[in-house]
Amino acid sequence: MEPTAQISPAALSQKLADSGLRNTPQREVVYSVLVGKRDHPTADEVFARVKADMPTISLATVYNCLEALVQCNLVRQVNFERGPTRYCPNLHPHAHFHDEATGSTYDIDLPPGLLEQLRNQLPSGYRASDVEITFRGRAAS
Amino acid sequence: MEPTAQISPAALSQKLADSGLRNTPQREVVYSVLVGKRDHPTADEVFARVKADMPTISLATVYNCLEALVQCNLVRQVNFERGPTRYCPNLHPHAHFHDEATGSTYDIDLPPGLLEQLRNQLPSGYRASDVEITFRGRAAS
DNA sequence: TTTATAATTAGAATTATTCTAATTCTTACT
DNA sequence: AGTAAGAATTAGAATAATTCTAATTATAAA
Repeated sequence: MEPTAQISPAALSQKLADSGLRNTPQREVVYSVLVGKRDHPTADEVFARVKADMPTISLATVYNCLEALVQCNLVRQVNFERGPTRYCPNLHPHAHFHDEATGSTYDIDLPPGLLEQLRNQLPSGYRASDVEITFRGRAAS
Repeated sequence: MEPTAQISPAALSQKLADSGLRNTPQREVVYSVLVGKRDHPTADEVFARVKADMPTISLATVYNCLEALVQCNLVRQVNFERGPTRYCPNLHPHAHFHDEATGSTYDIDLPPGLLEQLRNQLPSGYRASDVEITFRGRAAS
């Protein structure tokens, strides 16, 4: 899988500003951790990774940073059943495959027409800002 | 929307038995509550409704009954973001539309080919036992 | 500079859910 | 029918992820 391009700190600041939010060192580190290893980590896992660079950061701040990044559309939240929320910096249209055997999550690229086709199933007057597609099953080893 | 046909107590028992589970009065009531008002209630909401018929039931039992019904494929779990799990007795292939304004959930019928088409996006070797499609947005009033 | 607002921090609180241990029901033998 | 074994139920305790609170620190604007 080709990596998601990491945007520059300036672009990050701009994106945050567009949503009325400030950039901070914590937000930069959280973002770079997400882009650095795109395995859909939980907030706790992000916390653990960020502490390597920034040992004084708090879990509450990690939650706050993740929320800020979600707000400004640089990161997507992913949920599987009752599990903890996971965070995904891949902004291309894609689905998620959740491997029940290993717990791993894989991005599944979608052809551009497909989301549109799905939206067309909605009754008139229903406007979807977001479509989430989740597969659950097993991946070949 | 046409109601989901409620299966008979005997059929319910059979379905449960197929999964190695017993039928009980509690499971029958929980199932009939779900089918009676198919608005995707949470476990707490099911608990409240069931208590009208069976005041002595406990919340733990409601959770147990819901799990049993999910196990034997009579009920599907639905999750939105971080909210509590909701339960849906509609077994036709369908997606969910979550109205951000009201919090309501609507079933969206899907043409049969669409799920197949989605599965075809998976790399070879990925076998999906389940596909979940969730729209988020606003419905016309 | 001062002032106002935003972000961070540590820890408490909340919420949905699961677990535990005791009891009650069923089922299936004898 | 009587009993043993395994399910299911119950109440309440425990857990896990997340959110909230209040105090402090940082940043930006006037």
